[in-house]
Amino acid sequence: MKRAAGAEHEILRSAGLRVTPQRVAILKLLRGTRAHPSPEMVYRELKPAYPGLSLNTVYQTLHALEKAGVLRRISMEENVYRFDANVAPHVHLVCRGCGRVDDCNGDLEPLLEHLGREVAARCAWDIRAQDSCFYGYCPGCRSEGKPPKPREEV
Amino acid sequence: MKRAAGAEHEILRSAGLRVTPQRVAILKLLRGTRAHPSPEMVYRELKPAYPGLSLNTVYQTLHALEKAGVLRRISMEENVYRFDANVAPHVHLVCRGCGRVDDCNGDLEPLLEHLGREVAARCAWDIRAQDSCFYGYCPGCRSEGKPPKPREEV
DNA sequence: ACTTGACATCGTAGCAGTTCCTATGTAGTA
DNA sequence: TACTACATAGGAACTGCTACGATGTCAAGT
Ligand SMILES: [Mn+2]
Ligand SMILES: [Mn+2]
Ligand SMILES: [Zn+2]
Ligand SMILES: [Zn+2]
Repeated sequence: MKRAAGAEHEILRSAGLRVTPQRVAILKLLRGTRAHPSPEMVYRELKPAYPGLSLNTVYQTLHALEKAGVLRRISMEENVYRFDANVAPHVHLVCRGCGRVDDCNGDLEPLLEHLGREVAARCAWDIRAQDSCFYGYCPGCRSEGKPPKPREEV
Repeated sequence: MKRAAGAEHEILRSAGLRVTPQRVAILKLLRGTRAHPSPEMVYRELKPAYPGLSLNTVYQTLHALEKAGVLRRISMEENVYRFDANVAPHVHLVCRGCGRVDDCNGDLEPLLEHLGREVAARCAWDIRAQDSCFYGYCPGCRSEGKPPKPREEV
């Protein structure tokens, strides 16, 4: 293999997108985090190093990268977009206390794919994407004395 | 069993909520539809029969019923709330063409519960709810010549 | 290296969905 | 029937996202 630096450059090029400092920075940030940042979070994170950066550019770049399949957009109860550079099948955990979004570790891909096949077999839809989110309280928020209510919906 | 009429009345009472015409109407609508309506849809649907109805009341009622566990709120790519009186485990299908939200028929509950157990076993979170959405094109939109792209994310 | 055109960025204005505020109204209890 | 805590209506305010137009810049081709 060759250099690791410049990976973002190549990803952008092979997606048919021009390489700009903003896009490289945004993509690098996404590929280097597990926080599933929202557009605002991306903006706040990069603004110090790129004072000229526009929030609008963040939105446009995230859109372009999503359309190219480099990123995926996930939706949750807060009605705020969050982005993920990991486009492989995995489950998301969303904390109702602090809002953090984690990946669920452990190989659940077989289960997710099985579920996908079952759904595709049961409906006449043209399925393009699938999203499994679990809501609750992360270890940090749980220890802060959140009410231990019973299980609700599924 | 007793009467079917007045079911909404009893549901509201046992949820500790006052019974008002607005609440009965909203709950009855939700319990009688499979469209997973948004607050706006509920409002537009009921406004003719209840000219004095306020959109704000729709929001507040939906919130109260969600908090009581009578309704569940589902989130999807459009960043618009949609509500469901069916709080039992089931998969949702979301059309990227027309925006409709369907339930996936066929008993997938065992699979969903299995997935839930696996997730709970793999993380230290206090899980309270779970949501599985599939995105694509419904039969109607599919026949209108949508582009047949390959499968993407999971 | 220079030119050049298509594409990207920026700032701002606009929009839609949701929440906040408060005066008025009403359900449920005694 | 009277009272009070809770619910409603209307509108203002807020938020995240998108549209628009002027300016800037990447990269292909000379
Ligand atoms: Mn993820
Ligand atoms: Mn449903
Ligand atoms: Zn938390
Ligand atoms: Zn459709």
